[in-house]
Amino acid sequence: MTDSDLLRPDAAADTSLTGPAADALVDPPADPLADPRLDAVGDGPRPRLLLVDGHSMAYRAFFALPADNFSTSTGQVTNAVYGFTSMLINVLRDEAPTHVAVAFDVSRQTFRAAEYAEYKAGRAKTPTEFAGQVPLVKEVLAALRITVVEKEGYEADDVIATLATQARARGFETLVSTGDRDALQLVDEATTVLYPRKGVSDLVRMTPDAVEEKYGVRPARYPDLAALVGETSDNLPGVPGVGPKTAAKWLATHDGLEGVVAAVDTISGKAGASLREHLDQVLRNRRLNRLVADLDLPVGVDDLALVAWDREEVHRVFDSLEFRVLRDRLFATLQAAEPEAEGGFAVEVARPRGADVAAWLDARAAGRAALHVTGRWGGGTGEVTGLAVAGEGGAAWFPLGGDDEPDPLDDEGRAAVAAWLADADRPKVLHDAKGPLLALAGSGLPVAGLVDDTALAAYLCRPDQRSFDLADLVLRHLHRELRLEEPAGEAAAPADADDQLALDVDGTGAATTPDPAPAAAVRAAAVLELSGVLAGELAERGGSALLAELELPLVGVLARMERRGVAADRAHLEALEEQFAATVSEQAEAAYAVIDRRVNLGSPKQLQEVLFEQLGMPKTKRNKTGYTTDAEALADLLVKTEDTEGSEFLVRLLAHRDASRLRQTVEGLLKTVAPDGRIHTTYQQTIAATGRLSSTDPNLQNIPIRTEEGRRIRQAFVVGEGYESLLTADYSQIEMRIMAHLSGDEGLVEAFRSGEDLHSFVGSRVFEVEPAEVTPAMRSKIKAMSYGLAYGLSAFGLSRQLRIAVDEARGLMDDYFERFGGVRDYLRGVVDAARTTGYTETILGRRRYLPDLTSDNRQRREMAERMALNAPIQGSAADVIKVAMLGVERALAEEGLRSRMLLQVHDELVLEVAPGEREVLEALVRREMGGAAELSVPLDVSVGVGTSWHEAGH
DNA sequence: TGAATTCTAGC
DNA sequence: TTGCTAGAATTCAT
Repeated sequence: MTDSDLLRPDAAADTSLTGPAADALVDPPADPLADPRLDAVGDGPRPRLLLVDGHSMAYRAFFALPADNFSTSTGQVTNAVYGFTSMLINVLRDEAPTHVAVAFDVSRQTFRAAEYAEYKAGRAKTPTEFAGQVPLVKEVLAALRITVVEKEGYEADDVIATLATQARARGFETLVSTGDRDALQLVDEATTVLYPRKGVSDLVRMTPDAVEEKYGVRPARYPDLAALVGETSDNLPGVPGVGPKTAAKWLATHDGLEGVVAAVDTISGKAGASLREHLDQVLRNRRLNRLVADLDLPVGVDDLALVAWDREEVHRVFDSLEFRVLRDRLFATLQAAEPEAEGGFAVEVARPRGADVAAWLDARAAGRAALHVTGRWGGGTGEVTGLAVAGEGGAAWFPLGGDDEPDPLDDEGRAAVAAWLADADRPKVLHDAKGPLLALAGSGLPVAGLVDDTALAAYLCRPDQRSFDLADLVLRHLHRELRLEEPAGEAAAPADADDQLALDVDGTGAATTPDPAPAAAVRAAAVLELSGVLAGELAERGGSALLAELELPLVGVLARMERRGVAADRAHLEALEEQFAATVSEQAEAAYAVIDRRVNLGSPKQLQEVLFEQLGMPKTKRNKTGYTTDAEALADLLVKTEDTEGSEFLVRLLAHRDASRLRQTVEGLLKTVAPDGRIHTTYQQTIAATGRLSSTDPNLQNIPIRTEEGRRIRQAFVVGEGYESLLTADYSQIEMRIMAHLSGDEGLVEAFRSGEDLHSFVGSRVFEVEPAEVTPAMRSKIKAMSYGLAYGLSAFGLSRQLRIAVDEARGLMDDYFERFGGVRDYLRGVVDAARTTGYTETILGRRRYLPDLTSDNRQRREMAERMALNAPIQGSAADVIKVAMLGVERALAEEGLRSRMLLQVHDELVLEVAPGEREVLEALVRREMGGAAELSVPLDVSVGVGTSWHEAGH
């Protein structure tokens, strides 16, 4: 039997098509024999095509999800739509396809039924509740602008086979999501079937190897196997007495079904006789299960590229289906993959001078106005070169640079700008305001009336995003590009990309462009528009108050802290650098002496060579490039190599590491001491997904404290001139207190109310002894566990950290949870709730979206679960100290104190105490920090004072 | 030159 | 196989 013997129907029936490709000019289907090297798409990342069998997947969902739980208030059953949509979102997220199509069966009148009247006959009639949902699935797809392809007389699988074949020739990687096993014949190196294991959320990747492992044949042979064995769901009976094992064996022995047929008379036994008896049936099965891969479709794979979906339509459809959680998940997971700019900004830039400046600002920027500042900033200061203002009435550019400005703003104009900037009743919007505010202040132009910051708004909407670059946000939320749109009438200029380069859209100003005004004005206009859109999105996410009352006021507080900086003892730092450097070379020489050669002790690669080859030490834990040489592993090795040459090397190596780390830190600090003798860090307000701040240039949130040597670095942070001392105030065990509050666990709450040492109290409960009898070993176990719980620590992790057996660690956890069941219930509940809503929330309603909670990938899912455990705790602690910072800053001003806040280190504030204010300041700080939140446990604050950060520590 | 990797400091 | 960061050094691809 050859291919030509197999029945092939006429491909002339109607086709139908919806979605963006319906409008596309359609090329004839690509010739599957064309040379893929000539035809493949570009040099870019390899395109990925996702093909979904809509009917099959929705049908699976229909039976997987209980209809009772999925119906709208109007009684429409939605379980199939829900399951299908959920599956689609997950696959779009996890596989990130560039092209997508969903194929549907049109009816049962297929060429297969024409050949074999009983085809799929055994099936129960399609339930009406399911049939009614197919149009809804198509509505969802239309809103997402995903192409739907159908072909009269054929099944979805034939459409998929045709598109997959084209895609293969075009160099695509293809994923086929279907519950129909016939599709397995399409699997090859470039084509993977995602086959539902159970329901529709658990998809198995059927690669060539996976198919072979499961069925014993390569994918191309799968239909041969199915023809022999039969396919119940299609009502295609196989050879009685022949199962997959026998069939696979035959196919292997005779090189496929053709060979089996040719050798049919030689096959012995009962099964052989059965085969001979049912040979016609097998051949018919084989004709029917062959997918048609050369249908004439109105779309080619290139027409299936993902496009930006119709936001309003998505909202309308999801609203009508009452899919709140799914919609959130959709936006949370796929916003990043939602591009397609439709244009730029048509901005005309006014350049008023003299009295016209005030007039322009009054007329055009009386209401909400956006600012884009050009200039330099950082290290707590800066200076501006220019300012673009965009109001409802248009945009203007004010050059504010110094002498090199060709057409500077006159004094009268500058005064008008200054007055407008300082007027709190003129509402202003900036993107990432802190730096620009410092620059304006540095140029003598203080700003009041900041009512929105688009970077902060976007951060609160989706705190997990890596960057809040204005151009990205404009693309994502406004579907526009950050460029000047030439007015339609002046279309004389060709739309040449090079022309746009001259506009300096990066907004840094002078260097690349003679006129910074248009780019700055475009940015200001974009910020103004973005502000409105993000306000809506943030309100939907319940974050408006968080922005207005916490993050936005904090911008000014942080700017002032950065401007103040903290005084540094340069001489002390220099002395430390010298000492640490001496230790570094000393230890390095000693290490070289042991191994009799010089290596780079800072190179993990060379260290591995020394440790595991030259010195023959036992292998440590693996990492990507070999075996780890981290401090923990080296400490292990030290124990194992006691009193050998190797142990001497290890000791030297560890000492060298410590010293060079300290030297590095000191060097970094020295480089950042400003001319005023102070170190001005920069706080990042939109980096940490939990809501914490971070600190850069330099990072003052990781200054050593744990070791004696390290603490000497803290002696270099000193009280500045005109002040009496430094005061540090920190929350003790704030995360555990928040856990007590959030969980409401009676035991833990009591622990904090009792005033007893937390870990001893908890330890006495867990080990069932008096608090006084809790040994240091017991206490440290409890401490590790308590903190680990808030991070999602496993019994395995606990055992590793405490160097105890896994069973012992598990027992410890069981005992803990038995005594503190509220904690366990809370931790479970928080993950469940996050899975339902799609996000976690802090005590102030700060959300973190965790779409991976429903990922099919176990590693990603479990990671998301640990994030869900930790985010409310770490994030609430961040909320609390931010409230405290606002309170402290406000109270200092209200009470007219000269003392000032300098640093924040997550649960600690460092202040500079003005002469005579120590006591009143301490009271103020305790009051503001202690009262920053009303929890069911007290917020304990400990305070220390000294002339250096080290001395003030406690 | 830049990305990826490893290691370590803090909370 | 415990969360959130910043940053330096090395290595390797470009």
